[in-house]
Amino acid sequence: MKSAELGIGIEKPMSPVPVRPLAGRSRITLKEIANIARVNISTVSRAINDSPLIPRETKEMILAIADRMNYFPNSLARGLVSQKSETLGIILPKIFFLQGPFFSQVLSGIEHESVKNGYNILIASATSKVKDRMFPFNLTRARRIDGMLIINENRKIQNLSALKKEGVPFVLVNRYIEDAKVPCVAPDDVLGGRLATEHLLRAGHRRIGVITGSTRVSATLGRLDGYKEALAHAGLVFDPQLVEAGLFQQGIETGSRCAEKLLSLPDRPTAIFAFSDELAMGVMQVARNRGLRIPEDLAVIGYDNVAYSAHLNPPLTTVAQNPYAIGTIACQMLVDLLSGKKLDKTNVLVPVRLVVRDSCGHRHRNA
Amino acid sequence: MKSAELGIGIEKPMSPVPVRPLAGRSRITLKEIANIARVNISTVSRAINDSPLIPRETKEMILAIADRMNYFPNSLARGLVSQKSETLGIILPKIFFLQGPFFSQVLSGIEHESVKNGYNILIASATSKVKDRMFPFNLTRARRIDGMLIINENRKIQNLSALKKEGVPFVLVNRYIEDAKVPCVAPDDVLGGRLATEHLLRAGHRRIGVITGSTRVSATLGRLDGYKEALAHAGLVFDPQLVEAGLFQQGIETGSRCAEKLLSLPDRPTAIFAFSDELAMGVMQVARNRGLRIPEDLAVIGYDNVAYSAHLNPPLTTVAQNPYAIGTIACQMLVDLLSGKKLDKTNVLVPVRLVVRDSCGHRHRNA
DNA sequence: TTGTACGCGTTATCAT
DNA sequence: ATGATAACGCGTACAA
Repeated sequence: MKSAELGIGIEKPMSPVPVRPLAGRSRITLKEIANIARVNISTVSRAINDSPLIPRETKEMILAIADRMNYFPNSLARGLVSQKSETLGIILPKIFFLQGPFFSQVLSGIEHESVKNGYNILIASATSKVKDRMFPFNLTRARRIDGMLIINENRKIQNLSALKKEGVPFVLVNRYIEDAKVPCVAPDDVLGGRLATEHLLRAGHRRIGVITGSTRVSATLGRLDGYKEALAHAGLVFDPQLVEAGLFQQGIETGSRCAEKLLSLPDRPTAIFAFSDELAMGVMQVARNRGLRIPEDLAVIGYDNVAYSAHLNPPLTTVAQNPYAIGTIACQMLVDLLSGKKLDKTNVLVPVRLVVRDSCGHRHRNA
Repeated sequence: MKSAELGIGIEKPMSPVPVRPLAGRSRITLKEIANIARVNISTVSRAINDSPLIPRETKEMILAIADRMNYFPNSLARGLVSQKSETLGIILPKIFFLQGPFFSQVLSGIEHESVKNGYNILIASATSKVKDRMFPFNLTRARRIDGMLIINENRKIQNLSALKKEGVPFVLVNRYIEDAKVPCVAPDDVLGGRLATEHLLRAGHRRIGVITGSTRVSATLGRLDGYKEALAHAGLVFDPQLVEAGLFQQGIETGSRCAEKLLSLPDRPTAIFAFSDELAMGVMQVARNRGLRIPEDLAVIGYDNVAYSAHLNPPLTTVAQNPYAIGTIACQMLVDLLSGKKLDKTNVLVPVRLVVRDSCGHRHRNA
């Protein structure tokens, strides 16, 4: 196969380098550049990698040629040597997570931060296929990714121990775990639950209904904890009758259904804390149907601060999260991990904030 | 080749073979397996790749060891030889595209289809960095991706010729181009514009206002064409005064603003066709403020059929697109392209459908 | 300062 | 049926 080498080379010697039209996918390699520049391949490599072991002029000469030939380093070859792929994996339990504005924003943040750090992003979601039982280790084992951002909304991470054992750098996104050994970044759901509940409490409500998302996800559990905390702090006892479980994915429908139940209670709540703006929309719908005025007859508070929440009737008081920040922070953490840095903070809780509008009555000063 | 990967990967390290603790990232290679199995490395390779040149028992023996050792082929090394990376690039002009439900769904479709075909997905967006002037060719030149799905909503593709010259398989997503040489898949915006307008026409409206998105994006242009077509077909003349340009990104705000203008016209429109449901929400808000009843005093039709559109007051008549299908189709096309297949259809327009609800008056039979 | 040579993990082409 | 070995494109000690 030496003939192949010969065939590849460009014979024309240097200076005004005759650049051919680059037919199809060009396959310029270090070797070709070396041939043209009449230097050794390793010299070219040094020039490309901006090594200090090489004089400026030589470097510039080589770089000029490389430029003209439209050279690009083969990242596969590089990765084979460096044992790195310069790409981050975003691991999704199901493809479903891709939907919804929250995740979109998280992804957006990750993307932004990763290009800033010179990393590519590989999206991978678990499928139901049997051969994917190695997921997501197949990706790191195959050296496709250097580390992973694991998006997981379930309360229990199934493979956490396997994950740690694997020794691959990873950051849990959207899941908070106490264990300092597990880097994670998540929204402060407890805070959110507390903020919303306290707001209602301040408005004088004592029976506050809650419409949660799926009871398995941490968003539900965390916010519920915050709700209970606030109640306890106000000296109120938690009434299980006041909490109904909806579904984030079918916010409006399940929100309506839950609101019906809540409002049919003998001692009905005077306020409802919905764990998403969509759920809140369902509540508002039911209220409208029942002739209940918001906020006079029923206070409603949502969660997420989606674009249209300010434009509902009445404008919805809600809790704003910061999914974009979650993405950037998580990505930054992973990048640090990969570069061997010690994380100054391994478990971060991204704060949320209350957005007071009209659906809970008159505005309060300290909101 | 891939079939071999099927059997590989078992969690429990087992007895016979002396398996070391797999400290950190395991680096099991063909060579190590060969050592243990006491065969040549190429024999192992054959076993892994399910070659017919090797007896069943040898193959099984080797596969068993590989399994036990948790072997996974290094895709970098493989790619170096095969000149393929088995990954598809999703090329975004700006990170901004990641947001919004439409793109999420497209991505979701792409993801689903790609894993089905054994491809990984690399997300890459153009940044403003100077050195990114080679984007997205840096990715293919570096052999990071085998082909690309280019998401572009602008009417004019800037680098189309460069793209074709590069010789990299690609599919334009969300952009329709007549040229049969350019594979693309996009929503049928013209149809959508026509459907919506005809619906309004059938309800008796003659002055139909339009609120578009940015005038540069094909979604706007296409739907506007459809609007004009329908008008012309009905013998109506197009009145430029009736079209206002909003922004998809700030749907509600700009929708309101445009609606104000439209409704302040001396001969105000009796119906408004908004190019997104969010824009339509803005319209509804203005209508409410002005004491205009919908649909009695003003008919409103939206676009996108977002989750909450059915729950607005009144439920919004709209045009449903199929972004998920756009994703799967585009991905399938690219996969075919990569496998050398001839595409039976290079330029596909994904149909949309009218979703009739209450915001345009009584329902029509042939909608 | 620059060249030589080896290794990264695989596949493929020879032999044997 | 299996082994030896040359690519693939690059980085890098080690020489020169």
